[in-house]
Amino acid sequence: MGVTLKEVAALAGVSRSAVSRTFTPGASVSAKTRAKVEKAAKELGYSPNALASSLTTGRTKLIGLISNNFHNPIFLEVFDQFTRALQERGLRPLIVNLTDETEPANSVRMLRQYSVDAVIVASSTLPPSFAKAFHDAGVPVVHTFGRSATSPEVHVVGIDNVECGRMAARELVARGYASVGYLGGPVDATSALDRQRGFIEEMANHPRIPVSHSFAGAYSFEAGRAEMLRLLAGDPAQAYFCGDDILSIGALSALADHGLKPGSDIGIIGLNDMEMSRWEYINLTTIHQPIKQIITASVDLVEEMLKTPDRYPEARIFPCRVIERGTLRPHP
Amino acid sequence: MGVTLKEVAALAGVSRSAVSRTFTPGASVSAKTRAKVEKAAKELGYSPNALASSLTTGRTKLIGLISNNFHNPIFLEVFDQFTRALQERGLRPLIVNLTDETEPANSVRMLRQYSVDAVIVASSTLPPSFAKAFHDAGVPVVHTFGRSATSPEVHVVGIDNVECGRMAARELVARGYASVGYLGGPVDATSALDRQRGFIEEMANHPRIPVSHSFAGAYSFEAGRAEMLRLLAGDPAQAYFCGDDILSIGALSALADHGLKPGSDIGIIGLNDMEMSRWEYINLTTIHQPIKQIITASVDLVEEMLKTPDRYPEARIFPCRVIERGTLRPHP
DNA sequence: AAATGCTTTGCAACCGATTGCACCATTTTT
DNA sequence: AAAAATGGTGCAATCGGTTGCAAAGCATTT
Repeated sequence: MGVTLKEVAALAGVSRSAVSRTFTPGASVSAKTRAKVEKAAKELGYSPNALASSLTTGRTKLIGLISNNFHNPIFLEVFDQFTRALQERGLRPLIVNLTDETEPANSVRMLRQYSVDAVIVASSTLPPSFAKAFHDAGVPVVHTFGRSATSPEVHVVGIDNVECGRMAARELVARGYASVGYLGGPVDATSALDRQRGFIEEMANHPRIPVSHSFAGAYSFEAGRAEMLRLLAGDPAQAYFCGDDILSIGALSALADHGLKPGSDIGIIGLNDMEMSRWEYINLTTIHQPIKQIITASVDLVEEMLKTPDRYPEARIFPCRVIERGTLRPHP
Repeated sequence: MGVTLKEVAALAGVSRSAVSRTFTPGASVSAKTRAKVEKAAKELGYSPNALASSLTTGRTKLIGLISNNFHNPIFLEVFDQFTRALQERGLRPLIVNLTDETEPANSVRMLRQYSVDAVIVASSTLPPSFAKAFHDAGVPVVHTFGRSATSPEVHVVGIDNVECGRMAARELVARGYASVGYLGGPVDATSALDRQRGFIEEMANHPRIPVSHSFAGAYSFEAGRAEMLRLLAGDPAQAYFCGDDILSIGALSALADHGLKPGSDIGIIGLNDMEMSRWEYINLTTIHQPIKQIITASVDLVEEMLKTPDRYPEARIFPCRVIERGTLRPHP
């Protein structure tokens, strides 16, 4: 099927080593042989087989990209950024869709079969142990959108979810809501728990304001909508911190069912600031998470780990900020 | 780093061939040696290196998945389905993000370096020549969401876009709109042109109804919104066939700016029926494209091509149907 | 002109697997 | 009991590259 090194060597009248070196940056080849080889290669349409060379070099430039959230539109932005950032650096993403699997063993085995150079776990719902399984298997790993404190063995890039919880609480208090609620993502997701914790911490400073908590089954429109419908059937709070934009949008849809106007009747603040949140229909007040910076930092970290596999693990945490739109009443 | 076949062979006290055969389905190994090998393999945590074996077998089980639309939420559904369908069959997707590139040469070279077994081009905007470049390079290719007629060398899976154009026109006429328009995707996208063609064909049967045409710059919310704003600034038609749901949603947002109620003031019909179109905010009347079936068929076809590379190319076309929601006035 | 040092080149082993072939040990057939 | 068929095993070559090493080429120095 493909043209091989041997054929190029034969045509150019040099040894296979010479051809190999021509395509290896930094190897020692004279200008003369390089010219001969390049001519022959062009003539035959040769390009080196990355997989074969990986056998000896131990590098495939394949990066495992693992995620389990294919229902949150923010992840389309995430995939876009990741695939571009990786290919700009000459790395290739090998996607693993973890939708109905939480056991790392399978993914580890699979990605080791393909000798990926590193793995990016892009999920705020997988436990730290998931990423750690790759570390333990000797595969460099970055947990993007992960929790920073719990697993110091792996690199983490993301935001301070606890601080975001506090920020949301401060915002709701500042706008004078007399009762507030947290509507989080899956109850076993680290992000949902951390955001809740921050929310609770901050609200502890305002003991007169009642606080309620609930969790949606997933970070998805349907789950957010279902949970808000449940809340509305009881005695809802005046404003909610929804753990994520897509949950917020689901919640807004539930409000619409009840004829409630977001902002004035019930306040909603989200987290992520995805493209859709800007849409006029939605116009969601939310906490901006700097996706692009997070992803660039993740890929930077991956690249550095390729050079220094035993790099001391670190957390790269980016600050967030509130984006003012229409689903919270204005400051008094 | 990894455990190799040789080490397993040594521990089990058999030849390397025996180990290899134990992991090759259908190879001839006695129950006794198989047991010894499996015990040793388990003990060492061995799993075969897929890339090394690809050298001799010529199969990597790597499938290139190429797309250029990371701004249309429907593609999150598409990626979800593709990655799952592929991994269910033991194939691994290698993603190529083509956002700012239309020249196939780079992608072809890149994917050949990784010896992908086949390529799926998932795009309704890339020209047929793009997929054909892979065919010419000897790589089996399926063009999902492609145009069926123009490039008989490659397999195509998708819908009949011309027929969808006709269907939309029939629908608008049946509901008694007195002037209609087509608001298509990028003017160089095959899908946009085919849908327009069908629309024109059908409207030719109704010469009294004026028909207008325009094209958005991309299949994206912003492009749909911008184009509809432009139309509203002039003399808009009573109803539009928007070439895609995300364009429709952008258009709906433009209507909202002008205080126009979709359905009664201006009719909108989309195409795709993505998850979001069901949301109460949006409630878009649209033509359902059977994404899941299309993707399953695409992966089926890929799998068949792996067995029979010179398979006679075919087009698998799935019928679409109108989904009644709230953005067209009811039938009289 | 010989000695020295540096760059370039080819040989051959190796990366981790697969596989055609020959050989051997069992069964089965006669 | 001998002959034939069968199934299992290991040897060694191979896939498409890379790389340590030694020899060769060349220019510079003395």
